Amino acid sequence: MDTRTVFHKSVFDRIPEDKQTRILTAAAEEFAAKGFNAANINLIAEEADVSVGSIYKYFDSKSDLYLEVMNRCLELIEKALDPILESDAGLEVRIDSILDAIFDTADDYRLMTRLYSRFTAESDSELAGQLASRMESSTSAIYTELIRQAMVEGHLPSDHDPRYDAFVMDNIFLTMQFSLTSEYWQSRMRIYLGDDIFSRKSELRSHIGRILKRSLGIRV
Amino acid sequence: MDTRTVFHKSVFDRIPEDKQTRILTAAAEEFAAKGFNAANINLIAEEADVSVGSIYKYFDSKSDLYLEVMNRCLELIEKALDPILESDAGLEVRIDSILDAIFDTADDYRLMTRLYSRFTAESDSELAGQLASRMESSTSAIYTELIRQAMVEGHLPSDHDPRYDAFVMDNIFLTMQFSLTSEYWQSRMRIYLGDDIFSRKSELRSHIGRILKRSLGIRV
Amino acid sequence: MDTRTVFHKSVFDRIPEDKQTRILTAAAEEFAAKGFNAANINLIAEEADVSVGSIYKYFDSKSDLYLEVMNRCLELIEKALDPILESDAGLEVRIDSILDAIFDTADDYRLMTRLYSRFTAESDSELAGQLASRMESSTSAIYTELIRQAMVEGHLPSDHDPRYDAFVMDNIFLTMQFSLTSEYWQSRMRIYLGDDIFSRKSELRSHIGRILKRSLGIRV
Amino acid sequence: MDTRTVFHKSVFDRIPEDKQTRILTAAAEEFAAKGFNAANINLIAEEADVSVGSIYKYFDSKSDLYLEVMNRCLELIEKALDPILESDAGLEVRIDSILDAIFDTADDYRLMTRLYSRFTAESDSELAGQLASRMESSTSAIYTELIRQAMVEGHLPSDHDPRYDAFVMDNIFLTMQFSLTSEYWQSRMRIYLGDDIFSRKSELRSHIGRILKRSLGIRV
DNA sequence: TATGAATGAGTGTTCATTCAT
DNA sequence: GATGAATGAACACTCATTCAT
Repeated sequence: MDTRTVFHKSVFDRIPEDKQTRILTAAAEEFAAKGFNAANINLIAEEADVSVGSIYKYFDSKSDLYLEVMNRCLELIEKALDPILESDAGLEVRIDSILDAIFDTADDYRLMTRLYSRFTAESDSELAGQLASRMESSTSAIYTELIRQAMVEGHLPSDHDPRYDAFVMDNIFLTMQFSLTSEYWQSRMRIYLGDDIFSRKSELRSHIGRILKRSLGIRV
Repeated sequence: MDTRTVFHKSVFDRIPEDKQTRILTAAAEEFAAKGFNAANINLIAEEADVSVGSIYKYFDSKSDLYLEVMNRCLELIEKALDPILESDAGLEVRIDSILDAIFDTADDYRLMTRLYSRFTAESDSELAGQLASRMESSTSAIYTELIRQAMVEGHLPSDHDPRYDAFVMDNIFLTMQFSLTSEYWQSRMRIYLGDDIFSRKSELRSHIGRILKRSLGIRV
Repeated sequence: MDTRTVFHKSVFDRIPEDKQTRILTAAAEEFAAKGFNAANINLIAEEADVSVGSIYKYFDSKSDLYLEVMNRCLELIEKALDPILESDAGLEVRIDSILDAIFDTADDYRLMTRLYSRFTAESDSELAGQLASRMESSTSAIYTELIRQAMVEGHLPSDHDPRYDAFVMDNIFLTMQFSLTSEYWQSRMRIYLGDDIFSRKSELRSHIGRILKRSLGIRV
Repeated sequence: MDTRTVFHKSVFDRIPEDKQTRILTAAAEEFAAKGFNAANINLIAEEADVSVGSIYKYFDSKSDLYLEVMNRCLELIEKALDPILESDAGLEVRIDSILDAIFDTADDYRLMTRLYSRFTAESDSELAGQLASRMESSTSAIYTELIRQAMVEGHLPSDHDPRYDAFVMDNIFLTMQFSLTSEYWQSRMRIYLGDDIFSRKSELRSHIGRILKRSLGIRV
């Protein structure tokens, strides 16, 4: 299994940043809209106002372009979580911050979330393994540690295995991200919570926060 | 939007059940493995030991074959949930039953879950709106009603909005199903819970059950 | 080159006439509508309420069915001309009769004319030769003889070569038949004679008659 | 109804003229030989020594390739008639010129005439309405005007409706074109005028000219 | 004899990738 | 380095023909 974290050829680093961005954005949009298989490299090139030939000068294959896009997507997601994960606030505060981030950035990160959502479903052995661990390793460790500390500090019952709590917590975060941005998940949420749920986001946010905390054993 | 629930031509009903099964299974496998776009009808035919021409005698198009497969997939999922949803047991018992079902049938339903998982990511195409609401309407109503009754009967705090509880509960069910069967979700779970998590399923099951109940406000 | 004039197998003669008719009519309609290549044998069978298998019991191939249809089509056209050609009326009267026939039967013979019109354009060496001579031999001989007699009897200038007169006369007949029934020829006639020409058929008929006679040197 | 007169993508204009010609000629030959439906794009590509992919880079579809071919065919036909139609010679001279053109160019225009002949029979498909009126409008107007003037100037009897004369005249032109080039029409002409008619073209030409003029009421 | 399900070669079209300029 | 025209294998779908019942 390939463990590269850079999927472009060295030339790519030497072209104007503006051009890099155009290519990666066009690719992200195409992959998010159609998935890996149905995405069309020629359209990506056109959209980015770049020749197909160039794309293949920068990336060895469609797969590599995809992996590069996913990689950047992850970096962005991580960057968004960074300040929260690195703060020294307590568990509850941090949960609130993460939820706020999920709700506040839903629009900006729509593209990334869709990419990610597709990826979770599409990833087959060939492509998936290369990114999977990378995607979750850091957050899993941090969430788990966060909860462990809260336990140690007596904010949580001490008989939990923090890994499970962290896992379910991330599951809830993930499903919320998807539900705010990805087509199918959106309509699923509408069925549960009403067609107007997207105009009642703060209500949604506070309910989710409360349930989440309850699931951790925090008195709410 | 089309509201058919049968997507095959009438000839299909008249061929040996064995052949029906071969076709639908081959199709389910191909769609689950590659998604709608990349799936190859000619391969499906070959795998099912049937001519391409026949497939097109039974189904008008690739889309129809896909919809038929998804439809059967849903029917199976619904059928598996039915006894539990229609029992008159209490909330806790039923949650346990559902979790048991998810864990026990994971192997048998692997194919279906993968199909479903892919569907949640692909469904933004015109294709799939046809099945989306069908998929969730019944369970959402039942879960919500289940929780409402438990509230009325005093097993749950009475200040919840049962719709949110039902929504998060289903999110947790869903992520567990995916985590037990779908490539990316599996490796994600391994990261959180250890590489050997699949040999500690009963531990996993009981932890999830406990967290789930806590999230509903049930004392555990 | 094949010179058969019967293109069906002997079984075909032994089935009910009603069934024969259904098959030949369905075939004629399909061939007229789509041409030889695009016509679909399975649709013909369906339309005729007969199994495909049966069609192939009666005819060796699509080509043979087509040739049979064309053959019958010719027989009908000949039969319609017969009384006129065999009458002993003078040239002018007969020309008028033929024109009348063309105009009066246009609706009934639409199918046949369309078939014939297509045939004149589609016929390639493989199929064409088989019917071509058959199609024209009799009328050409009769038209020519008709004109020769009129010359002998002094109704026409005696310096013509009657074969050319007959040829051009038949060309005019043919283009009129096509113009009354076949899509492209219809719109071409509309361009020349006005969109309402189909509601001024008697005017059309008399003009054509006059021009035709002038072309033969008959004082009009 | 689409009123484009250009059916290729802009790339097509930028490739070597030689290649354009190879493609259009191969296409014209295939369409003329088999008609629209039976024509095979892959064969056209092979014949033109070009990849299928390229053809689809130049034309959006088989239909567009066909329409482009037909359009060029019309342009050529119009161009051939132009000098004659725009001359200021009298009616008789012009009729002779047109007949000369038909006879002299028969070989060069064989392909075009066959295309056109097929088109008259196939045009009932949705495809072709796009070209139909274009094909005849100009000549019909000109022929009619030509005859009208001859009437005004006293070369023709003044009691005709020039539209009918023009219509029949064009019918005769058309049937002659077809008879000189198109398989079925050729053998039909042989039946009328003898197997050796193609070696007596000048005789044929003069007879047709005479009959044509007689049909207009010109003393010959 | 009749049926109609089955076949599979063939066709229009797409798109990842290459390479001459 | 950049271009974009060219390639051709691959895929969805069709239909003349066969053959078991």
